[in-house]
Amino acid sequence: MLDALREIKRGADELLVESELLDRLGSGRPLRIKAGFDPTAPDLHLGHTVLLNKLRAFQQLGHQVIFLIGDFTGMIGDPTGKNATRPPLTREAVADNAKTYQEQVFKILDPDLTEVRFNSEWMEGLGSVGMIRLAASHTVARMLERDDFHKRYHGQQPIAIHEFLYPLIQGYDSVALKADVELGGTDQKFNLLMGRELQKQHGQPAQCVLTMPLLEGLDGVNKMSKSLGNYIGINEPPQEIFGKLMSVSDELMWRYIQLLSFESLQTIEGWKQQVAQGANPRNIKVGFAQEIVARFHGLAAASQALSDFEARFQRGVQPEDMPEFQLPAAGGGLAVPQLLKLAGLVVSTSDAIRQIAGGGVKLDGERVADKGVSVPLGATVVAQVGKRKFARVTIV
RNA sequence: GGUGGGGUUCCCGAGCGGUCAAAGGGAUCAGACUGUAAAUCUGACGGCUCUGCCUUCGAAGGUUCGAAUCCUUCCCCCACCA
Repeated sequence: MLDALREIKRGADELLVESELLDRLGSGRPLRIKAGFDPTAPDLHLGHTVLLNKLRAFQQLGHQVIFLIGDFTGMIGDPTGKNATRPPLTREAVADNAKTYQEQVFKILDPDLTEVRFNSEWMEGLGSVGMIRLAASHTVARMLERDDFHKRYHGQQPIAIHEFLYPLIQGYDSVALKADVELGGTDQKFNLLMGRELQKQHGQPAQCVLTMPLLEGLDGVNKMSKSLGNYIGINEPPQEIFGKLMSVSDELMWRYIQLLSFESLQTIEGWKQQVAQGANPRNIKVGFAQEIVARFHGLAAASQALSDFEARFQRGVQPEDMPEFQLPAAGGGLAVPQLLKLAGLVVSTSDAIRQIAGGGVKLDGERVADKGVSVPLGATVVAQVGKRKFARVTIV
């Protein structure tokens, strides 16, 4: 049981209340583990998987995971962490997103041990009387304790009344599902605790709350998010996932391993010791990157990604797969800056000219020294910008 | 509603009639060094048919040979007061 607790607490930010969880684990029955998902981000990245991994850990310990899709709340828009009111999603968009979501999460979760639920199931039946009763269960003052509401309120920014309903509904979901434990990001703490309150009011034992840290993105500073462009998407090609993981800094690597690897805590501790004794952290990183690629693309893809990577960056071999273009000649040939722009390797011809001047452009492996170079009609060349951007271009 | 201060290139932030595509920092990109790590160093960092041309300094007008800089109107933010 203590082993189970240790596994549950691995990488977690906070567990409330530990003694209560121990009691429940001691009961021997499978616990109901709830995690809610806003159907707004159909493309999952590794940051999202931190929570999913934890759910998986619960499954492996024999517990029942409830994957709750907030289709009803999605129509409100979660105010968490926002300093502005979010536009609500349409019913259709919510349904579409929810579907894409499910397709992706079962790369991590065991479908047989996962109960997928939608909170519209009980929320639509609640009715306006029920909703008002729910709203009556909490005070404005307590709502305003929540950090982001507090800031917005004192920062003279609007808070629409319906935004107060979000935490209440999320809490009520726990009542409806009789959750034993609810998981969420650290930013969800307030909402998770709301579940405890409401369960008590409904005569249920209060759920335990487990918060998971937000995974930093590739920059190591901001949390991983698509809009910041510092993410690794689980649907990205194996080579991309591998390459991006290899570019993670050594310090950040340990954080990624802690939150993303399925290796045992002992194994990870062993790695740290190896590095402390002088082993090259790169080798650990390779192993970890393979684990992650294998998780989403299979073992074969993982070893392929590694050999591609080594060929490309250690031996300088051009990749097999690259985008191909047929570009029209202009007066007997095509000037390199145009070519790079049309092939999408640079954002503008000005950028292309700068890259050439900076020595970052190669054609068939040969550095281009002069922006006036052009590729003749009929020729096929491999154009390269920097270390990772390639395209095969034929001039027609 | 009142008073004061602002809106500058991805972000922060200088500039306050010409020498401004606009200092400095951050982010980013490329080069060197490496383990496609970090750190460090170098360069670039609005667009184009690129020794030149075009578009940018909240928006629209105006003054001027010339405006990010001055004037008018409008929009939006922030602080304090109510």
